Amino acid sequence: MLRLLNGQRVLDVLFAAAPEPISRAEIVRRTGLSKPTVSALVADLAYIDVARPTRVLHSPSGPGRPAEPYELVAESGFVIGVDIGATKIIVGVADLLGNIVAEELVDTGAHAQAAAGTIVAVSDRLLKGIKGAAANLGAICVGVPGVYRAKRDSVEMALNLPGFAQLSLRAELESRFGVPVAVDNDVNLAAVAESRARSGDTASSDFTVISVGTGIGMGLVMDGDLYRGANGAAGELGSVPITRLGPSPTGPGGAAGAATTLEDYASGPAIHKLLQQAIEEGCVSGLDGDVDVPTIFAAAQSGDAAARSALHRAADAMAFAIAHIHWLNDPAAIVFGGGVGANSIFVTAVRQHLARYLDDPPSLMVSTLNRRATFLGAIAVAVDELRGSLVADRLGRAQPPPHRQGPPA
Amino acid sequence: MLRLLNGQRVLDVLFAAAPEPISRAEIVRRTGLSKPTVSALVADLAYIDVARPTRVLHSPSGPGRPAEPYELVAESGFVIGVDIGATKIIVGVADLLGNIVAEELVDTGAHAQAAAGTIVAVSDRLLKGIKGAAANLGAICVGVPGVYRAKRDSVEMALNLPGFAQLSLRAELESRFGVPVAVDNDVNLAAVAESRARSGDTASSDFTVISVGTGIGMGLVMDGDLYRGANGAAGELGSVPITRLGPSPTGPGGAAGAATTLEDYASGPAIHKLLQQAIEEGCVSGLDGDVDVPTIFAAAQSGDAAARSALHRAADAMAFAIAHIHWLNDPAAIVFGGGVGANSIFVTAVRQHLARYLDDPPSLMVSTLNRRATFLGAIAVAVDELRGSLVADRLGRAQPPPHRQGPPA
DNA sequence: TATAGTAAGTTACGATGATAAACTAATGAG
DNA sequence: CTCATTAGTTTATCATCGTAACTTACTATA
Repeated sequence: MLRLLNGQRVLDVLFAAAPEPISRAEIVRRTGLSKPTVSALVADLAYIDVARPTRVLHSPSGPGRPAEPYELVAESGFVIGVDIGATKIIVGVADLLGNIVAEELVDTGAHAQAAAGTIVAVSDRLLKGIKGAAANLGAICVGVPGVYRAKRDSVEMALNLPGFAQLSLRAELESRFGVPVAVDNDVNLAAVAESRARSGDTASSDFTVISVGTGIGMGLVMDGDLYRGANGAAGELGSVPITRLGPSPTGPGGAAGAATTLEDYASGPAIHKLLQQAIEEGCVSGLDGDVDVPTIFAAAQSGDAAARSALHRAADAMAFAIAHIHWLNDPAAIVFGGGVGANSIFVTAVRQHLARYLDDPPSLMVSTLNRRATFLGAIAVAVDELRGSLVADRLGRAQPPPHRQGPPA
Repeated sequence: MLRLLNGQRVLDVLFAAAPEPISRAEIVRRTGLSKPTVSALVADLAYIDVARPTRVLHSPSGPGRPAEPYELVAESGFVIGVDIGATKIIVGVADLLGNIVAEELVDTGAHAQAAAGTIVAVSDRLLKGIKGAAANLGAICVGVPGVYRAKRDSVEMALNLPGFAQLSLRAELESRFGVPVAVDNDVNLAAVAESRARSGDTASSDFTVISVGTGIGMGLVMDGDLYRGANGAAGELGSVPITRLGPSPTGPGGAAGAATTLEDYASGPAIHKLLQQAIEEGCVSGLDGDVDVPTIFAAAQSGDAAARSALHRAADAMAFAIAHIHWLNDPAAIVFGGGVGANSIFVTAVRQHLARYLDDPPSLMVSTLNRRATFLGAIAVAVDELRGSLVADRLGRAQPPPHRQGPPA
């Protein structure tokens, strides 16, 4: 009842101050609760080993009795974060404060079911290596390369990993580990990580992450929360149409066939094709068909005509799509990630093209988290889940009320 | 403290049941609170005249003591809703249950400051005509034809009404009436109204309203809340680019000039131009240049070639833009409103074109609220505000605790 | 027409948990 | 060495909730 609610408030203040310790007097000021109430709640949290007094002599510097600082016990709770990629899986364990205490990179394998088995095995091994982690595991979060439908507990459109649609990842992990499991799109989680990386704990409220690699994905953070859409399929930026079909159904004209999409212009494979096409059209080039995308971009910067053509065709299509994002969703910033997207040559080109579409474009940035963005986002989401359930789970159960302090006279 | 929180829970249940009365036993079932608690809280609500017992004999039909139904007192709270349009202003008063008890349509005038004066004058007059309304006014909501920047309390991009940028509408009305004032974009409020009209009180959680008239606007409802963007400018659908510029900045080719936008194809004036253009291109037509848009659409349906061309060019551009909305935001439904948009011939054409872009398109619907959508949305938002503040305002103040019931023996 | 059954609502009481106010504790400044 | 100042505790009190038993008012059935 009321106790849990106020306990959560105290815990939230402790989290907000972490990793700095904080005195009970300060908690009183920040929560508005009374001194005895805070003392009792902190004693409860200490009793269940979530908080503890600490002796840090950090500049008392004023008159009056010095405060007794309390801090969160990092080892009182652990979470697992997972990033399932097309070729590699990252599995890691973090403590209550989000410190990563173990991490491992393994091959994905050929089938989703095998990947799930790998996750369980690696998690078990990592948990065993950390004292108290297995007993105090509190949450799991997994990033997947596709659209996760929470209602069906299945991952769809994960084109490069068969078997995902038949796999109930969440149910499987929950029954195996006995803790809440969250599953989400990889780019969405990367967006969470970017948000945290930028403004500490407070998520900056409106921005977009665009991940460009083999495919193109997008994560929308709106009003500080991740947005998923009515069917969980928001942010499928790669499928956005670039060419119009024209007025066909009954009116005159109109192109035949399907409209081209952004993935036909700005994904890794598409940029290869555009390079080939430019060469076939007679552009001078020092490149053959088998180079990687960063090399193409570098060549474009040093003046290679074919590479330049490919870069700018891709950047224009991307700028066109971003103009739509701007007018529809109005993000304050766009962060680029992924093997192709996290490239400043590409982002600079997109910025040039975008200036032709918009007078007041959002700021474009390159991700600094590299390949670990999704993994870090998974850890962050899992820690949030843990923080929310900690008080209810442990204070709720710990039946013998610990305080009623004061030894009998 | 706790009392207010539980009081709000009881009030919410009363609202959810409205306009049907509800017994305290039923409130116990729906809130999970205990019988004495609910009795006391309902007595409190009755004491401050928000609820009252009613004698409706509605099918007792079972054994046991019959329930004593309670209902909300509609006249215990009033709100003002306003829709500021380019030419007309709607001002209305509604009671606690959202029943509109007074409404007036007046000319906007030439300047925003004059419009604000009109709103105050009309509101005062309407309030005077309703018993108790002036004393129990609880909230105001105003819809404006532009982008409202809450931080600056100013309306921008309201092209057809000068003086808005200098007018602090919210501050002015709040100081004049002494109640909270909400200001929002007109299409956003129309989206709220559509949401309520569809699923009773529960807002259906993800959909989009597109208003097509002289301009094109859009309201995004996501996860049940209106979304406004980082700068309050989300949903500027009319400005979305339709033609690409091509790869110019350094690469080869690229169109000169600015990209065309959706407003160049699908707004009322644009459809006129498209008709003219089709006639000049030699299309047979029985129309001259001075017809209104619904007439053009009707002619297109009966086979007029030029009208058909205009309709399908507009519909294709709209379908292209909707394809972007689909992949970026994934709404479950799109509702069309406005003088041009609320036309089933137009919506049907858009639906045909959209099928060429999307395999699984969102459902397209025509608004049923016509010109009152924004006004009704304003009323709904104001009633929500009132509902949230009612308990805190009145139970919080009413110092003499009314119950401690039972006369001394 | 009695009487049992059932559900709504009230009374009485005890448990929980929060607060205010006064008190104790620990420090720095004069 | 005392005082001002701030941290934390003790004590008393108050508010509010829930449980359990009771009363009330009606239906159904004998």
